[in-house]
Amino acid sequence: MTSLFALVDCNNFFVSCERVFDPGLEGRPVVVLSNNDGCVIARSNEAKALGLKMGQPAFEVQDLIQRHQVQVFSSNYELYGDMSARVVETLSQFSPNLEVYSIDESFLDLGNLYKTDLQAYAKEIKATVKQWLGMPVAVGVAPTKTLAKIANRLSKKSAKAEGALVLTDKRHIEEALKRTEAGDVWGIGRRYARKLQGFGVHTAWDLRNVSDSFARKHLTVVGLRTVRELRGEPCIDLELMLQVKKNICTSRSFGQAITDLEEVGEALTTHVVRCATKLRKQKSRAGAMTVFCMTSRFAAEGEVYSNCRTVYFDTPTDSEPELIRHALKALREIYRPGFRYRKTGLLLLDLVPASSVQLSILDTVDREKHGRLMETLDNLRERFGHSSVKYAAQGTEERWKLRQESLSPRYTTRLEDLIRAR
DNA sequence: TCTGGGGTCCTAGGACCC
DNA sequence: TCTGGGGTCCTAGGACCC
Repeated sequence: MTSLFALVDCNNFFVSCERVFDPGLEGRPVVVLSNNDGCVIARSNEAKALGLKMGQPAFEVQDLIQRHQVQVFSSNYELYGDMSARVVETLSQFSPNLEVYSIDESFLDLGNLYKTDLQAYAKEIKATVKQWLGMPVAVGVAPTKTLAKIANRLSKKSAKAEGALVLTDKRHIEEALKRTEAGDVWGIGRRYARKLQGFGVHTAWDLRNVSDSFARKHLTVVGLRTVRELRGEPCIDLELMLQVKKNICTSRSFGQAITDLEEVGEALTTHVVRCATKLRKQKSRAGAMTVFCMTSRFAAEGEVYSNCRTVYFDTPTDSEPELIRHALKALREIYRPGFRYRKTGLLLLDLVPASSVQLSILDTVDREKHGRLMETLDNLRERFGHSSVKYAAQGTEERWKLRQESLSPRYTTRLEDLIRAR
């Protein structure tokens, strides 16, 4: 074997972030809710044991939460994002080649470390992150990313592995695949799992043994790669560079239903600002924008409405005044009075590098002036916070604001939220 | 009453061209 | 009467991920 990957993922990441700063939560059931305190999106092991499910609506589990005194938190992405960056920094000690796969997972290229004691190395990674940051992680090591995912998963289930499992031995891999359901393989979702069931493919081992043509036919080329990875053939490379996004989306549900066009527009304007900020951060400009607004999907029949409108720009842009103007115009076109809106947002599409924008002779915008304005705003917001400078169109009442009833302090990024010791 | 948000990739099929 | 064949581009929809 020539390749070797480690997948390091943080256990119950959002819950663990809360616990780092409030050790009293150790050993107790804890959950973190999605934006707007809508669904359960992270659970401590104790909360899992109570039967709280991932993605379950919070109101459905109110009783359970009260009865067992489950500690509840609103999402605190400022805290989680910062903790995530610290974990990545710590992990980069262990390999020069690292892919940040998600907020709580990284792949490490262990390239030619076959000669080292991998088990000891995996344990050392785990111990270091725990010691430096108080963050519990699990480590899976294997010759492909897909197998590393499986190793990681099993490391949490096996008492013997204690959160660090190496899968390089052929017989160990076979055993691991036989103990893993096909639907738990990375890249096999609910739909494919059900389809595979119909063909008698139940375990990861069954999936490993299907023919290439079967995989290609029923799971597309993506699934074929997965099957090959299960056999130990690396097909999915490490992505070292932060990928430039091809689309950028910003949307939020409202804390309460909104009926007024003006107010929906205020929320949308705020989303445009956030989205355009992300756009400029990766030095892109957008050639098009889709604006949408909708009621709750769960509203009664006749009260459900959802629509979108796409606008194409003559010249790709990153200018907020321009984007806001187009967004509000599109919103006016799709807004229908009489509905109780729950959500609005936008996608920026057809992104191109800012450096390669072709100027149009029909252009009526003073791009240089807008550019200087955007730079100034970015600097101000960076320094004084995101809402330090606002457009009049964003309004001041913010009745649409998220519900966040149980937000913890931003311990690591706000001076006023620093933890106090006596 | 209350149900998250942000992405990627692939394929099939239609439009269009010569 | 007999109504081609091959290629590209675009989009909507479906699948997946965290």
